[in-house]
Amino acid sequence: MLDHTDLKIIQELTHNSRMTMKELGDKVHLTGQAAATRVAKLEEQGVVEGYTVKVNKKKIGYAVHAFITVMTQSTSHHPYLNFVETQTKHVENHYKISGEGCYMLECRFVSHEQLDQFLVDLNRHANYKLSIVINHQSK
Amino acid sequence: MLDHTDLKIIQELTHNSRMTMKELGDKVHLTGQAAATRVAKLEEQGVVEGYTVKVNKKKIGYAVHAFITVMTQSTSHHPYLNFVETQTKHVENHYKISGEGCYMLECRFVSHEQLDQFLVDLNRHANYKLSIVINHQSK
DNA sequence: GTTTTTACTTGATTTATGAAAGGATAGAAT
DNA sequence: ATTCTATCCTTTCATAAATCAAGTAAAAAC
Repeated sequence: MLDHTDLKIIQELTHNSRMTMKELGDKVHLTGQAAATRVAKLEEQGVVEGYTVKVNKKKIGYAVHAFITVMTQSTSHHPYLNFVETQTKHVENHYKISGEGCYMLECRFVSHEQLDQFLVDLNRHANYKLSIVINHQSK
Repeated sequence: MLDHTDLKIIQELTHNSRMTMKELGDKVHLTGQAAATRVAKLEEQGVVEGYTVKVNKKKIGYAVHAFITVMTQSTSHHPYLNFVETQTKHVENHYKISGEGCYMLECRFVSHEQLDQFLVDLNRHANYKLSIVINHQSK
């Protein structure tokens, strides 16, 4: 289904999704047209879900990066889930997890004050453990 | 420094970083050239750090997604940090955190067996708590 | 062994990009 | 008020890339 060339294409686009199909073709030893056809196929298959940009969040004012492990005490998760729905401004990722806690939130905030307010609001629906990111490296 | 148009540009590129500068210009009411100039400036400023692709990891064989909170018992973190360096294949993100634990790893594995082996290796340097992702939604 | 499918290339046309030049606007100095 | 300057934008045009339509070749199906 996916051959070596497809994986190479994914790898190249991961490093720079704005490269031209001609450039991509050169990297994987295909013409630009052939590369474009492969990419279109990867999109159809749902392997490639979209293209995005890596933004330096600090530089756009979001200095605080936090992971919040959520322990819902009530039998129904709905109040909590509804709350999360209202917080799209801060919630970057929402994971349902096994292990300690039921959910984990990856969030961004302008300030600790904003984080504090979020935690106050969150605590009306669930208990939590907070981990603030001091430093980060991605591969 | 960053005006409303810049933020709109970042938003648009976040949703689709492969759109042409002409399209982007249309979205933010500029010519393609003006949009391209702004994007170039955002790159120079380090606000835009790069362009990447959203890949469905399951479809390329990485079925297991886990967060691992790491508690290093030894006074020196170096053995652990050196270990992490060797695991770039699995470690997608490495966070230094405050809160419970010293570090948090976001990892991908083909199988639970592979995860198990990773944990065995990790445990030679540090203790950990495991959270496996059951479901995920990003904004 | 022929047909069909798949993956690629080539060539022509449309479209986007990048560079250079010019125009509008706002703020500061005179 | 006027001029200077800087910034940001648009327009124009040459170049490069993307797209579309055939056409080819090799592998797979029958």
